[in-house]
Amino acid sequence: MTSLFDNLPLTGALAADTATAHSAVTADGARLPGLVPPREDAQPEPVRGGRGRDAEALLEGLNPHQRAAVVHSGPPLLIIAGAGSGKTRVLTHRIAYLLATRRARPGEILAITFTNKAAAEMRERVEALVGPPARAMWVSTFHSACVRILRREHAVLGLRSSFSIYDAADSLRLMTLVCRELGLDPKRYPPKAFIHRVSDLKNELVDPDAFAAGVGGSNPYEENLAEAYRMYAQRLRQANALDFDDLIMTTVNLLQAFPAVAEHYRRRFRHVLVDEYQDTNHAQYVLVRELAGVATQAYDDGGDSDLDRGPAPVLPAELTVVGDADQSIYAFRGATIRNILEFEADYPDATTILLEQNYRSTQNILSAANAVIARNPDRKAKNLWTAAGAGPKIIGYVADSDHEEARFVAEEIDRLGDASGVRPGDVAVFYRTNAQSRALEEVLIRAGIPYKVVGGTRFYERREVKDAIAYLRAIANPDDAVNVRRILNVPKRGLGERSEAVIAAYAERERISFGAALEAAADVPGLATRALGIVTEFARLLADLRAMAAGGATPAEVLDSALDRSGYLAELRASDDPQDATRVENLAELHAVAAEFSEADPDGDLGDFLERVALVADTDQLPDDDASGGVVTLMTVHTAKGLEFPVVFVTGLEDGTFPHARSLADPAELSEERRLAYVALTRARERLYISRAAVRTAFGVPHELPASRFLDDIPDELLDWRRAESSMQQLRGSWGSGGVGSGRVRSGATGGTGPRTAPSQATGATFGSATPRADVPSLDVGDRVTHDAYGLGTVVALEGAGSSQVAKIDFGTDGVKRLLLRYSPVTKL
DNA sequence: CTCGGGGGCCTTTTT
DNA sequence: GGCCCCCGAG
Repeated sequence: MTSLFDNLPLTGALAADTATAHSAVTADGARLPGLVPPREDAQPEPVRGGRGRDAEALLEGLNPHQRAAVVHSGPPLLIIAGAGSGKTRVLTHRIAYLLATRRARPGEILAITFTNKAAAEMRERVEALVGPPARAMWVSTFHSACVRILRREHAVLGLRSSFSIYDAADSLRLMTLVCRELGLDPKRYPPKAFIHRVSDLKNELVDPDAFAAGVGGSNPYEENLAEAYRMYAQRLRQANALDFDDLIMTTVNLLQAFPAVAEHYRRRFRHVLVDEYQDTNHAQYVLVRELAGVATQAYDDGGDSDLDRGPAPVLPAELTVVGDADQSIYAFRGATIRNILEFEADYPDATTILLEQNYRSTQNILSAANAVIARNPDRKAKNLWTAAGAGPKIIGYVADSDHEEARFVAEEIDRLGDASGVRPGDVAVFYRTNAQSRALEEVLIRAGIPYKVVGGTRFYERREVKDAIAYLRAIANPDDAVNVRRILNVPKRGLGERSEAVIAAYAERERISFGAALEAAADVPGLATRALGIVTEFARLLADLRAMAAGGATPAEVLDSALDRSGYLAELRASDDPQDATRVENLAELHAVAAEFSEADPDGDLGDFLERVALVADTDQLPDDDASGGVVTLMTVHTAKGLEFPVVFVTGLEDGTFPHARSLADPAELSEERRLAYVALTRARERLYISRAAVRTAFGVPHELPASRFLDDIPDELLDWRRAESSMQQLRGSWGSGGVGSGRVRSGATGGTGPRTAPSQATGATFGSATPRADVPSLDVGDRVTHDAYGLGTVVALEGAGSSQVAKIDFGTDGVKRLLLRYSPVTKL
């Protein structure tokens, strides 16, 4: 699966716009997801042995445990697959084996993966093994599978098939509208917090009524939340829209409320396979049970339907789940590790197979990862081993600043290329938070190393792309209030908040959708004549575009027309803001994506296109292997899950960065950070680098951060410190022992305090919450000082006093800096 | 109604 | 350092 954009060069914006490196990189078309239309169920074709293989050949080269997992038959199967243990191979071979032995027809297989990218890969690999008939399989994410089911069964639920799917930003916007309407103070009741709670509730399958019933009368916060949840759900329904959590929850509701529907899918999917089971949430857990037909309770459909044909019992499907509790890193979005830990309790006759041999990494890398994860309490013991050799030691580096850290990474990539023939495409750089990519990008650009950022500000989250999509959504689904309102005055037509409010109020009163109210603008009281004219014209624009879409125009054509006739494109073109030029490019790329979609699937209509756009994340556009040497991949550790690279840099190993400051207080969250570190380390095949910065700039303010506690857990003998101390530490050390500047470089073998910073008052400090240093140094002009990043300097001027005092300090070659003393790592000499 | 400037807040991580 | 919201002026 290649995208049209795969080989586009970086645009000029990348070089020109370093100040907004995130957006600039996004302008690189190579990051666009290639949209490939869904493969609708094909007629089951007989499975041939594909390439002449017979079933037995599928077992070649597998170890006994893997083999057992592939051939297993009957009771539910739990595969505990350690990092790098070949679980993807096992899963694909298992599916191929089921097909080759005719235990399953392709149409009977439902395989759930974590990302669309993983789904596409799995499909390709199975097809490579057994041939193209495999296309009748359903291989997709939970969300895509649910959308397919919901689109088929929409009528049962009273949904129109054109329903919109709201992403996180859409949902937040809707919640914001709801909270405003309820008159809630956004300070005390932030919509963001509400939407998060609502998401949790939906993951727990708690509907607004049930939640309201459980809220006592004494807690205003919870009461307001209950009210907001109710109205939010109602608004979604009115808009004929589902948010991301609804996709799962509604599907579960569908299966539970309509036994005939459930039975249909149970008859169909005789084999259900779920990858990354440790990251499923409760709703997904229930969904799996429903689909696999292992229900334990009798369902009541209210006795109303003729759908209920008195189901004959359907035998449960064969259920296979694969996962690794040590790699559970999505608790923050509702994933519950219990699902995998309790699998044997949930399915008493389950078989469990452990895959503990690692085929990915060298022993040094594995030992380090094992040492880190071993410190997690309440963990089922598991020890990965490898037959590969020890490999090179892990290389550590302590930089003075985040910028210096980036410089080390860039230099090392360069050096590896010269010395060991490592190609950029072999290298990945990981970090805990997206914001950390900035320093890395700046340095890599300057060093001329080609790179790609995966994640971060996504293409589909860019304002102009969202605007364009909003037009398409508004066209496809007239009731989609959020999106109609988004574009009501975009581009500026002279319709303000007041007009919008009047129309919204009218819609509310007449119990019609916002879109319908636009059509009836003439009847809306209080709408100024001028506004009426504008609204009428806008309504006509939408109506024309809808007619166009209904008349069989392709999504690309509709998009074209919408951007043109709305004047959106003209406004961008007329602007002299260089950012707007990038926006035009992005829209051109969106157009190309739409065109490609139609090319691949001539029957795909606007709704199909929007469905793809809603569900395809940018992370699905991970770098493909390519022969040209590829590019360095930058991404968060979360995004790195499931991937592997010959060379891996894990950066920002500081307490407060990784583990993240927000997790330090909570043991459960700290455990998740540790699992995250485990995931990071185990991505490396041959070479692993770990680094930290003594001073990291967050929110424009430098902070001194101690070494990550995870560094302490890695045995010394696995590590080769290229630089074990910051300049500051070297300086401090030299005061004690004499001998200026002879810092402990490459001193990994010495025992003593090791690489970790001597604990300072900064330990556990949360950056970002304005935590000033307690000891603001009192300085005078002429004082000699030392700064963690800039080194020695002389105070040349002072402004203000006390906690707001700013000093101008001359650092010689580093120049004169203005520093807010309260936040600066400055020490008086 | 739009635009520009100032202030407050922010950052986990994402299907 | 950057984004978003609010406010006041045109």
